[in-house]
Amino acid sequence: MTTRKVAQYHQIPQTIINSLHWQQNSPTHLNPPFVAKPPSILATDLIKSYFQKGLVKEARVLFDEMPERDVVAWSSMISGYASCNLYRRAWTTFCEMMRDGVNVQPNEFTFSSALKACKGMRSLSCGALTHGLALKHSMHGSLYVDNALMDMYATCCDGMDDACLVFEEITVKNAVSWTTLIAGYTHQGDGHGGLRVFRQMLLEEAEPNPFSFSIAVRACASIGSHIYGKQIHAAVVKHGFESSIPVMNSILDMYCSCSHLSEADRCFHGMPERDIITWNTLIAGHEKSDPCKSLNHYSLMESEGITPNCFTFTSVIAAVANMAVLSFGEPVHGKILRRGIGNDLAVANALIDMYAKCGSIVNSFKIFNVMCDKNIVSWTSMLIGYGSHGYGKEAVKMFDQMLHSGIRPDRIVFVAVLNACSHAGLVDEGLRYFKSMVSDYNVMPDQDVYGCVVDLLGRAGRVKEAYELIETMPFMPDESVWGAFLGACKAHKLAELGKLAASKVLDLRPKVAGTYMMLSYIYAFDGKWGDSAKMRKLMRRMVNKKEAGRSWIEARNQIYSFVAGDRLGSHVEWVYEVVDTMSLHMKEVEYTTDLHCLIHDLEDGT
DNA sequence: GTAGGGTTAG
Repeated sequence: MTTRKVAQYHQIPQTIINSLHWQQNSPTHLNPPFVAKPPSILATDLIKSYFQKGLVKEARVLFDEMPERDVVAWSSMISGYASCNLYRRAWTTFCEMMRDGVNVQPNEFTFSSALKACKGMRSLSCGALTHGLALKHSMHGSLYVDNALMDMYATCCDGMDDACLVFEEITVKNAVSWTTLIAGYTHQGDGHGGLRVFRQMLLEEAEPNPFSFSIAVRACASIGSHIYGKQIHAAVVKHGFESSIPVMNSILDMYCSCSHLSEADRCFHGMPERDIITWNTLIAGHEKSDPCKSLNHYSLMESEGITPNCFTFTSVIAAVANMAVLSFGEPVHGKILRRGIGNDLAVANALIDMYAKCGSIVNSFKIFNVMCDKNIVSWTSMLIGYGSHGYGKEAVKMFDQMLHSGIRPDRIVFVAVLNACSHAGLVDEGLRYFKSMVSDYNVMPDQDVYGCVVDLLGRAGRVKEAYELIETMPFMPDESVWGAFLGACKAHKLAELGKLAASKVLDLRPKVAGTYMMLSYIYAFDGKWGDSAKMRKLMRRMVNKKEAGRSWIEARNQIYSFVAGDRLGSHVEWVYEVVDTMSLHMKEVEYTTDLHCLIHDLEDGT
């Protein structure tokens, strides 16, 4: 396609097309402003607008047709590719310029754009090479280049040492320099480091702006510090940045991730302006701890005419999964398909999980099977689904398929497959995976992995081996490991070991009602009814009425929510109806109830 | 005519 055709196709004004005759200088028949601009400048203008519209090919055609390309044209191409996330093409264009652009000297714009490409590629070697070239072209002292260098080192290196070296050498730092350093620490998971730099920024009387506040609040969220977050919120108000939506979104997220949901709600209602990220932050923030509210916020968002995007749907689907309310999830799935975003990786992964948690593993597999791109999360979601449905053999098969597809398993995948083996009684397979994770994949087991293996052995009755494993662990077992062991002791009625496990759990995590419940069962089957009752009394003291476990069922297209002992509301009849159906089903499959707890419940009068 | 840092999902 020629420049003329490209321009005509995109309805570029005829005046611009005429002036793009490379050999023709300042056509006299045209009126300003077009006559004033030489063709190469007009072409650069066009290149920029093509990239802004995502018309990458058109930009390249135009660039290739330019008889002479100056440094601005080259830099526009490099930054254009980088702004469209085409970092490798940005980098090859930079290399092409350094190699072929004989008479073109790179400038600050060129190097900062090239460094952005290196950052996007996460390539330290390209970044360091660009650093060397920048020094060779006397770029030291350019704040733009130095800030881009810091950003590149912060993103491409494990530590922050090189970014700090560049930062120290900047004589006059600006807000971007400070913000880049804070962001570097925070994105590497060192929120305390980020806050240290933010404090230093204030001490050195550098003027913080909305960018620095957003990332400082993000640092608070990453370390779960509501105290620091609130202080920075106050500073935001003092500086008059409450009108900045990104800053307020950051604060909203901080309150959610620090579990201060009522404060988050207050913050949300106080926002005069909101964008899609505001809504998404609120929905995602409630998804785990209060999924019902998360869905309410989503309904409110829709009623206000805001169009949900992939982020929204991922959180909504996760909330549906947490509540297992398929009646809410299915229409949302329909909406996703109608919007044509069912192929989005995160959305599809969330759908796999949702159907699995709602009991429809067949639908999980259908989604998994048609996915064009799968990542490790897709495989893990499917493995967790199979595991929770008791399909251990399918999980094992799927794990092997995952290996064949070239995905390297991580710790979470091993937890998923070990869990699946545990629930399906595939002890030897599970132990084989446990051994191979270190020897074949160099993945070190953590508390969760040990917890799974203890559970695997414990469920199968190999309690002695489980105890030996705990004793030989390379680190102190946590409450999840002892908790798994306690479960095994309860299941196999091993009173003495069970008491030991419970005391360990209570040492590590006191005031957990469930542990007292376990101990109560253990004392009951040990014949120590007095101790058993004592544990129940202790347990009741532990239960905070406000945090009572809430259950819900779907019956006749309605969701009914209730807590233990709930006798209020007309819907309670439905609950009993469902419980009766379940009891009938349990009888049909010959499930035997553990009578110890039932007898004790009757004696206890509860 | 070209360049920078911040907020949401898994």
